[in-house]
Amino acid sequence: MPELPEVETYVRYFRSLLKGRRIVRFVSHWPKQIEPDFATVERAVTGKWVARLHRRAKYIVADLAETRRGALSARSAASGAPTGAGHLLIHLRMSGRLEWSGLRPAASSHLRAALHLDDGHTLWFCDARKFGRIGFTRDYRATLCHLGAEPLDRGFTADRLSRLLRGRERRLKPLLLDQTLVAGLGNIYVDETLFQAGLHPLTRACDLKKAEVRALHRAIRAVLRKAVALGGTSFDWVYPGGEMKEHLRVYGRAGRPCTNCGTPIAALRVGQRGTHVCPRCQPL
DNA sequence: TGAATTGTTATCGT
DNA sequence: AACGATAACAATTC
Repeated sequence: MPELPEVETYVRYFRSLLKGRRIVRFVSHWPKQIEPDFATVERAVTGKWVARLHRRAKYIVADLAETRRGALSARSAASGAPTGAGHLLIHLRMSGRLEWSGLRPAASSHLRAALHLDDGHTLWFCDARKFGRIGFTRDYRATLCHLGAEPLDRGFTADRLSRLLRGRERRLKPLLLDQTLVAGLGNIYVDETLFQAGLHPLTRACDLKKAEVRALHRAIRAVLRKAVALGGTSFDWVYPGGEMKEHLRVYGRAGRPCTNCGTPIAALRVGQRGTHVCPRCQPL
């Protein structure tokens, strides 16, 4: 369940290791995960340099350059401008994981793909459920244009959120999970955000008062920032690091007392998703 | 053994 | 037409 904070943690960790490196070989053990197909991606990335590693929503984006010079130039490092050699995209979906170099991950770690680099190091892509995706695109902005607002960007203001909610009859939970509106939240951080904002997941978006929209906006940013600062939420065999698990208030705490009022946390299903709520702090 | 788990996309109904 | 709800899908773990 890597969501925005976990993906951001990976990007920060791997950025300095990958930047300026040349990809000498690309291997896939499960080609169905490669988009549009293995041969295309292999041809597109082999021999290219990594100019920049960044994140858009839950996607990891590696800007590629044709030359070492291109990878190190200020132009390709500048935010935005797509480099001539296109972009490698990685989405971890449910159970994707990245590991760095050292020994080849054990068979039990579900190794699915590898990016071998010119300095002898390797980026390993592991994924138990094989839902993760690795892709190549000429222009990542076009490929990811369906994604909505980046919640930690400066441009994501309470006004912007208010406009997104205006006239929406949808419940808050499915709405916040919709990546075309706000991009990066998943099941864990939506539940945590709604608790922090004191809002019930079944509340209709259009029913929010101004102050509630502001509270929701503040909660989205506070929860995500805290999770990023703590390196994300560790999740048994899926995501190793991260201290955020010790700070979750509702997710995975069904039946245990609310840290705020002592009422047992309730578990319900909203839009086929496991949902956690404090019935007292988040009244409907 | 089968229920639970996820983000994304396609499809159906209003 | 736009929106919302729902199902299907990828595959594995416990």
